Amino acid sequence: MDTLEVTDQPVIRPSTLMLRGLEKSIRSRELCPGDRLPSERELQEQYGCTRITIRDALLRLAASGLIYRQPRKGWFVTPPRLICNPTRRIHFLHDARSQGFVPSTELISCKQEQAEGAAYDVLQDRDVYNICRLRKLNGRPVLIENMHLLQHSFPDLHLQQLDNSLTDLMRNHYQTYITGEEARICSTALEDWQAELLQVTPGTPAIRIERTRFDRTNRAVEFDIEYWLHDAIELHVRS
Amino acid sequence: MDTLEVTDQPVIRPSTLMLRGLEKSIRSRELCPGDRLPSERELQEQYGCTRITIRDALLRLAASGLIYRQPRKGWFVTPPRLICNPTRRIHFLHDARSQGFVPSTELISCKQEQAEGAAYDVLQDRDVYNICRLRKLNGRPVLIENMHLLQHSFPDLHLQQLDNSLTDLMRNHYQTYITGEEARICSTALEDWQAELLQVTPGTPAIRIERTRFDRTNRAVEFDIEYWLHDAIELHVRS
DNA sequence: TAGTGGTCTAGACCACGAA
DNA sequence: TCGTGGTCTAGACCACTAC
Repeated sequence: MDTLEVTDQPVIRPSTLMLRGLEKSIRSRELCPGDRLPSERELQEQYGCTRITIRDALLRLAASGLIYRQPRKGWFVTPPRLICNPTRRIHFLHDARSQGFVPSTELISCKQEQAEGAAYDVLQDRDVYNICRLRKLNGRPVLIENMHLLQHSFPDLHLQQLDNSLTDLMRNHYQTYITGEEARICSTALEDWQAELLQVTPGTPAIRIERTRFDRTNRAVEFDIEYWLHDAIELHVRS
Repeated sequence: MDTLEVTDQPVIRPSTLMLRGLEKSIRSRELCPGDRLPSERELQEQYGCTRITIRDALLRLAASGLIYRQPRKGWFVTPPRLICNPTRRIHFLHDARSQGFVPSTELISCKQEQAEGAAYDVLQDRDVYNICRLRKLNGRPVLIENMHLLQHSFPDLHLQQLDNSLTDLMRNHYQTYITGEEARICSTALEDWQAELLQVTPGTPAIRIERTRFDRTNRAVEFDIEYWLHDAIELHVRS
């Protein structure tokens, strides 16, 4: 309709314009990790388009890991990723500290229960502890750990201090040394209960890691399922 | 307004209803891998809500990896994932065949160029081949490979057959044996050019793998960047 | 309590794909 | 050519957060 649109320069869509604008602000450090973005309605005015368009662009930035959102609180610039090596014995606390993060752990639940499904297939024993922990970096929840440990190998585990290093506890109190591990890693999206714990929106992309850990006798003594915020982790593997 | 809404049973939102419905159809194999979902407008009528609501739910199913979309073609049920082990020497063709896929490779480009950025930092040599390949499983593009190889180590590489196993070529023609590898894995979203090659929408979640590969003298001879559709791969790691 | 994000309605026009 | 998905407008009401 408008003669301007007949020129063959590609039309830049409002969402693209906004994407580029915010991306630039973040990469130039005008907006720093942890900063809150302007509200959706402010962005709406700033870029002259509707909220749906704004949200499309924000969701795309979030998919790339540049920003994330907390439900009903707003959109924030993503902090740097924690670098993990799944082939080494994992040490969340150690890795986090050595990379300049302040880690913390919250015990969500510890139950004695009957193993089912994959946990039973792997452990070959029904009597397990099911421990659920939430781990944070600089106060931001980034990881849900759901661990299944053999009651036989770790008696009275529920009486121990569970919001610290479990690897240390296994070694020092139970004289159990993990000498082998298998990890299965894939991409997924968070269910409601996971999203709630991690303080993000259901459907947020996540990395799921399923681990089986073996003791010196090569027996599977632990089976874990972890959910990481997809923008909070980078895996390093050597061979 | 309506007295029914005053009851304290939780209100099930239209998007949730649709999510559950489609999820069930897929898990029960009513819809099989590769099948196309009904059009957005059909779903709109079926669930009695607007297209935006429908698309919200579809996007969430796609984030979980259950479905994916091809631009302007529709939404499809995701095929099973390819299981890869990044610590073994990678063999896309071998892994794919042994898991019942029909793999194929398309050479996108092969350029002699000057290495920059990360590629130069790693290889410590400007003269490289930059090879870009697209790899498919059962005809579905799942992986973009962007490989940087030292011209010094692989003279006349551009004259070779590049749409087959490069590992074989390196070993048989150049007598170069890869004996070590580092991989850095993270989650991201696809840019426009990547999305176009992979025949998906820009912004689709992806797994990015950066590899450095070493020869017997422990020299970095290859530096790759790979983009996988996030729903097409599962990584297995042992230690 | 004011403003935020979460969710939704009811449309519209366009470019592209399949036929 | 017709129907599809891609993108967008212009609102609305709600639950929750921050103050």
